[in-house]
Amino acid sequence: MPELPEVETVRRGLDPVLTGQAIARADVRREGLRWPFPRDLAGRLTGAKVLRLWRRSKYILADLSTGETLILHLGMSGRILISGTPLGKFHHSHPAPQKHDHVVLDIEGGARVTFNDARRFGAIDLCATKDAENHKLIAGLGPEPLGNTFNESYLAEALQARNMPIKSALLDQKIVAGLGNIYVCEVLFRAGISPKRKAGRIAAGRVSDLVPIIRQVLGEAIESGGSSLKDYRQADGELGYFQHSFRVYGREGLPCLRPGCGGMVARVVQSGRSSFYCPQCQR
DNA sequence: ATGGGGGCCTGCCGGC
DNA sequence: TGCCGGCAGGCCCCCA
Repeated sequence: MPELPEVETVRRGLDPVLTGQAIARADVRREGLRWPFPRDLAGRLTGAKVLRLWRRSKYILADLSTGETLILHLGMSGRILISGTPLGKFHHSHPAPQKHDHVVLDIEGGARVTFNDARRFGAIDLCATKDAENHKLIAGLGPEPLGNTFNESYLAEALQARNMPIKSALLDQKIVAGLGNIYVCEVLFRAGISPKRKAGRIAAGRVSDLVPIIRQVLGEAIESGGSSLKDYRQADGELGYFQHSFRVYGREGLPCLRPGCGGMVARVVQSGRSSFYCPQCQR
């Protein structure tokens, strides 16, 4: 489920629990998720202190005192549960293990971080910290949408002459890293651009508008604590509420929310993913 | 090189 | 109640 705002929210919640702390014990309960786990994952985590917790696109990375970096991806259904912290519901106690709890980290001082992933599209890997940016999963990513290198001229160049629909282009992590199905729908709605329009066929001014709109949608979603991640929220005591701010996503058959539009939200399937949009005001 | 589709997994929900 | 199809916030890989 997680796109950039959800991953960033998870990272922020995890930061005070992990940064500066050592992993006392790692319980690795299966061989892998989408790919096999790296050799001796538990052994390489045990005793390591987390020096820095950062995010690149939808990946969470933990630089360790061992010189290695833990790379984490939540896939579609990955969730992180924090327990045993004063903030949590279960102060200094842990809930019973759940189905699909795959990796459990016991942190020095009593906190516990549990990685749960029903569909197992998630990923965990380790690499040398100095090579993290060049890791196979990271190296090909496009610019961070909230960073400086993502700007109007970059996006114009990236979309120029592209024959694919703008929906697919914005989902392409090589073009911009971190958007997923929900936020692309929301961005295109705010921009008034049809998801079916060819990326290379968007007027320059509208391409330029996309940049601040992308920043705005992601920024608002992060401020709202993302759109879901129930388990994590429960433990942390807070709720993500951006789902209440969706203007088109999931609104098939309902009236368009653009003032005065009067259209009705439609759903089309593009390369296997649902696109929600208003055919009346998104062109 | 580009763009599209299949496939990986489990869970949930609605209809019959 | 059970079964079945469709759907789900991702992304690699293969094919034309």
